[in-house]
Amino acid sequence: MLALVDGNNFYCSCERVFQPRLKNRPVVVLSNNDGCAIARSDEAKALGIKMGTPWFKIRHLEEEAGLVAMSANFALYGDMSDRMMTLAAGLGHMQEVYSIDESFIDLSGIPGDLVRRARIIRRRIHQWIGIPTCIGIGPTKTLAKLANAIAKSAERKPGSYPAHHAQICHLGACSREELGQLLQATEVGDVWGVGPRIGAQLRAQGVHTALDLQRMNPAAAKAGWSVMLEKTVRELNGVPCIEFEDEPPAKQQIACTRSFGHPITELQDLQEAITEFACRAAEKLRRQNSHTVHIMAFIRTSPFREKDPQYSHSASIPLPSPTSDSAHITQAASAILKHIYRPGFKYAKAGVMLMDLQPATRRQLTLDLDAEMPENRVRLMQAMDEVNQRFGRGTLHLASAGTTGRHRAWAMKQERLSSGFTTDWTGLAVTF
DNA sequence: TCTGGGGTCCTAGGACCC
DNA sequence: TCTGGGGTCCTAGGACCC
Repeated sequence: MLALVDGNNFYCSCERVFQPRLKNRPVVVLSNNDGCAIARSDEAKALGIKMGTPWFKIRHLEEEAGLVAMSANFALYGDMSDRMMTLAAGLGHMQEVYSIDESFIDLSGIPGDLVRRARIIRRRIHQWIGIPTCIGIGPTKTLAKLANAIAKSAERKPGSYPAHHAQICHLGACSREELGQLLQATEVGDVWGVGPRIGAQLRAQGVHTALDLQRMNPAAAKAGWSVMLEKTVRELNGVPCIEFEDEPPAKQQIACTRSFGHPITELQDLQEAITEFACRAAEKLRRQNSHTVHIMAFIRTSPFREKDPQYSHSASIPLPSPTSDSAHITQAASAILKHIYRPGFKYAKAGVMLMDLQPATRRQLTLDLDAEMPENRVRLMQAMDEVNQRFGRGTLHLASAGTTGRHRAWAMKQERLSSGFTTDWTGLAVTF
């Protein structure tokens, strides 16, 4: 048996922990650049605000409905997530952290009443961290996901499902009949793994509910769609097909991409942005102890500014040898930028991607008489990471990322950022 | 004026090999 | 008249997830 512990409206809930004035009010958290809504409180959902709605389209609700918008504070959410995950892990003996606000817990062999156990953990997370959660339990990941969705719906929309499933729903404890009824009350598009595209195709074939999908022939699911959907059908029938991943596998690619706070036109500004993205990506790369051998960079104008001339281009180059050195990676990204840059456009976004990652322990020997001592470079990067870890991001950086004093034309817009309540001494909450 | 960022997996088709 | 069969690897694009 598996559980899925999931924070409700996670980013909004994190903001509410330290700003009680936000309770019982419609709240949204905005993406980078205060672009669009990426998290909504129940009250905001009730106003009809959809995931991903641009802020300028709902801004009028500030006045009209008391809507509060916050800039995304990912440092805070990451820290709150760590705390929540630690407590959630107590539910069973293995945990898979699936996203910033969700983790699967392996409950196999856990004796006693699982619902009671889940209730204790849920209460503890709420009491110690302040984050409300829902817990879904089922024999497969897909069913645990579904149970979680039912637990949330039953809480938020009374009448959608039987009230006793609110907050905690254990599908493994349901009778066959009851499971059938719950599946029938669930739209096929709400099943994990069924997106808008496949959902529409399924409905066109008369498959409207999770129950219809459960009863589908797995072979037909594979023939008509893919092995993915076949697995989903089997999982709905209680046959585990998606593995539990105790520890996260190393990433196969690492990206750092950003939209700019304002459109920029100059090569030097792009150069600074690309340098910063390359360095951040390199940092992530070193954190997972990998090397990259292939670098891609892109720049683009905004597709939403339809009247502006549009330009979007990317290129990639292989590196002479695997590396995680910020300077080498930046050099390559910078060379790509010079190659693809065209003057006369208003650039809105750029990014760097590191591909073909491999373990840093695999070493390719080359005969390069001009090469610097590689151990020295490794030590330099370690020192840089340690300094930045201790004194804050950007304390040590490459000069091409821009020097202090020079205006960062491409800086992100964050007009409604909350403090680093748990991540920064100067951001501690002092009064409530 | 104003529209996010970061991932994974699968599939089909082409190139290439013997 | 009649021109094989089987396999791998790579890539681009599509779909999904949060």
